[in-house]
Amino acid sequence: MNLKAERGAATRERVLTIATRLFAERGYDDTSIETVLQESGLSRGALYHHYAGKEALFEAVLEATEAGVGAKIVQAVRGAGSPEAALRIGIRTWIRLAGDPVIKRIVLIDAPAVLGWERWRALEERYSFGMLKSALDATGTVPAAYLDLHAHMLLAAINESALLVARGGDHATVEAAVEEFLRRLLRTD
Amino acid sequence: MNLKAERGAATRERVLTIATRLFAERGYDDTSIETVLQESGLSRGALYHHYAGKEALFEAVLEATEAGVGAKIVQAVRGAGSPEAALRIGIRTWIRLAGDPVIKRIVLIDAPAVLGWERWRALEERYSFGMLKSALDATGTVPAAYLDLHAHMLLAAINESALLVARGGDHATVEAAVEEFLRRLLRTD
DNA sequence: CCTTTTACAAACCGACTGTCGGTCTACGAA
DNA sequence: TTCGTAGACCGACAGTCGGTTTGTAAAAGG
Repeated sequence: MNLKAERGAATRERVLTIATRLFAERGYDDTSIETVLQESGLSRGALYHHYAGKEALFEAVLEATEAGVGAKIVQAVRGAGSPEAALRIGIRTWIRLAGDPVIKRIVLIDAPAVLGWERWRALEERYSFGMLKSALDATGTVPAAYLDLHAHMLLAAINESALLVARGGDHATVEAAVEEFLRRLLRTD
Repeated sequence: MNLKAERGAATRERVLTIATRLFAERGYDDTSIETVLQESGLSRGALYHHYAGKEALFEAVLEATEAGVGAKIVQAVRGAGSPEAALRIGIRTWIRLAGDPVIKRIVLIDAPAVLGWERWRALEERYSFGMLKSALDATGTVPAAYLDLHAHMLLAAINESALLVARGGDHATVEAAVEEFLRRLLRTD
């Protein structure tokens, strides 16, 4: 059981790559399974053998994308001097990554609508939100009672600014504004 | 040109009401035009006479919903003592309104995916965002260079907390957390 | 009174998603 | 080596849905 399993895995990955591109370029609704089949040269039956349906395919794409982003952020943060520094570096990295139309469209725009907010949130918990929350906690500037909520709000604010960059906003200005936003939030007096 | 115009307007409003309910209950994708036709007792031709398509129908629903929300917030804010007070009252009102599943699903979840982020943002500019930005400006606590960006981030943060309330989060806790979030943001020293 | 415009109806079209019976081939046991 | 099984893959088909087109009745307007 090796050649078969490998072939299957290769097929899944091929479909995943193509679907990722299409979902990012046209959005979920305007991407037809038909097109995925054509571009991958696969048959209907084969695709539905590997993925339960269009929604499941999207979820797989989303999962892979989030995992990639998570890995890059972890790498960027590695070796940060302080919790605050880690937070800043992580946020800046995330904003830059979200400038990628693939991430913008799939993760930030379509995901909540396609999966429903509940499932989307559960998935976020395992990736960006989870990381942000622990990083925020480590700074020790947010009361425990508000940690979860403030982490949510901060992530939403960051994602919004990432979308603004992706839309063509000036990189430097946005990052400076986010820095200031963060500075005000973390300040204890 | 009176009897006919009235009939048309009445039909449009009837469809709008039914469509609003369906979009809120099932989401955009899982709401079929077919269902709207059945529940309204209208024919295909009639619906497409009044609305250019499914997306246009959704946009009309969204527009009406946002207008309603805007009016309620304006009313709530009326007579606030200071810019800060107006900001706080407006935000609290918005959070409570967004607890309504209709608003949650239509305005916050589906709208960006259906209309595309650009058009969604343009529409928001005319409603919640526009109001928030001018209210924030009036407090005089945010440098002009960052006003637009901080207004965006703040709105995103507020919307997120509204979603958390809608999901079943504790009302009072969320509102307290938002108050604290806002307090930190507006603090100048 | 006659033309135009408007509201509405119904048949129809093309595209799409998901299903189902079936084929082929690698793999492991006899 | 043989043979049964399971997983990869195929393609036809059914059902649904969004949107179009053609047609009708009646109100509006000159």
